Amino acid sequence: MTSTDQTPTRRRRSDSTKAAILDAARERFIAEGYEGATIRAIAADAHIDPAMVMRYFGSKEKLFALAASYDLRLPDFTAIPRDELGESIVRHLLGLWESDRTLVALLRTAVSSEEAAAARMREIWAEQVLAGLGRLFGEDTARAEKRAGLVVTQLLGIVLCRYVLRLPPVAALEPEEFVAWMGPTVQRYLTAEEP
Amino acid sequence: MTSTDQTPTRRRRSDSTKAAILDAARERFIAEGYEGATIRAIAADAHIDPAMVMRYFGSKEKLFALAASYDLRLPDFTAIPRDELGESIVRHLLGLWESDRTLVALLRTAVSSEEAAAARMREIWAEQVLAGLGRLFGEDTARAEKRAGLVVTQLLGIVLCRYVLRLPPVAALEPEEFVAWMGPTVQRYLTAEEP
DNA sequence: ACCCCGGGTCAACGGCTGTTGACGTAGGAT
DNA sequence: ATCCTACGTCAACAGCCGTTGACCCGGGGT
Repeated sequence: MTSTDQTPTRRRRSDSTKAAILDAARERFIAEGYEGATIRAIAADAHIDPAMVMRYFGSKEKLFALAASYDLRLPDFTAIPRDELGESIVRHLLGLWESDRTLVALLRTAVSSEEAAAARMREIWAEQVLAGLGRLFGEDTARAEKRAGLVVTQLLGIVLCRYVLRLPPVAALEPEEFVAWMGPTVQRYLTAEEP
Repeated sequence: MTSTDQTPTRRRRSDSTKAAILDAARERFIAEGYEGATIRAIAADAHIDPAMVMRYFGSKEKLFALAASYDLRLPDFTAIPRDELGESIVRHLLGLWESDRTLVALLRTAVSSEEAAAARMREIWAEQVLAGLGRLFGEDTARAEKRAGLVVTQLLGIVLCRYVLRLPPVAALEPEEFVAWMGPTVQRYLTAEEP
């Protein structure tokens, strides 16, 4: 019971190092995916020894789990006029992705068949997207699932083509162009009758 | 000038081995991506020595280039009624992807930041999709590029969610459901006026 | 003053990778 | 029957990787 233990969230000297490692890890995972990003490279970026990464995070997988935690911060859809849902969602997410590329890291890793990352990806879209959209459809969860699935194909298609593959015509679009084009698509997937 | 040289395409004894290697390579690349698929594993699948892979294909990259060569076999769009373009394209590609997962291998590799594969991916969509759609827009290549880009976000989004991430609601859809839902989307991206 | 402990470094391990060159060996042409 | 060529194997290389344990140092508690 020393004085340093008075508060369990006492700032430690190592906190800044930990943060530096996490920052470097995010960048590397984004740029090179899970397998491509090496602990040695991450440690070099953070100007410390690779062994420190292991000391603080235990393993590469645990480091990734912390670096790739992700919150879509979806708004409350029930507060949005029903006929503006599509535009709102596209605008919100595009704004998020333009400044925060964590989702790109997650996608890269999920696609290179790291099963843990693929499962995490499914979690995000199940828990956050489905949970967010669920309210819109009341009891009809089957319908909510299908509609959420349709929406996700368009949204992840954007992430893939714009941020990962960097297809020139897609990378050149202005954010508001996505809103104008994909907003109606998302709107239709959410609110149209079954075809 | 022996009798075996009478024809330059003479079948060699090694042809079946080469084919076995290519088959195994395709499967491994599809299942595990470029970096995840090892030459040793591919060779084991083909029941031969890893050195044979090098002898016949020179390097892992060249093997991948051959295994991942891909032809979308797009139909002639000018022969399709203009208001059925979206449905035709979606139906055609979905039929292709349901039976041939080569594109999935390519996507996996492109996403795990193997620059050669990403470039090949851009080539496919530039040369095949753009070339196919180009005729529809006459001289207006800028417009053709943008429209092709929009279409690709939806189509690759399907590939990603259904075959790579295997999001349950998307994997559960029937092919004709994609046609019914995404057909109009593609149709709009191709033929709608600028928003 | 001493001691102790957390932050940090260093070298090494075992395992995996793509790639190589030397070494057999079977099978068709002569 | 012989010879040559193409098919195939084997062992090893050099270079990465994640991970580990021994070691060093400096600053705060007693």
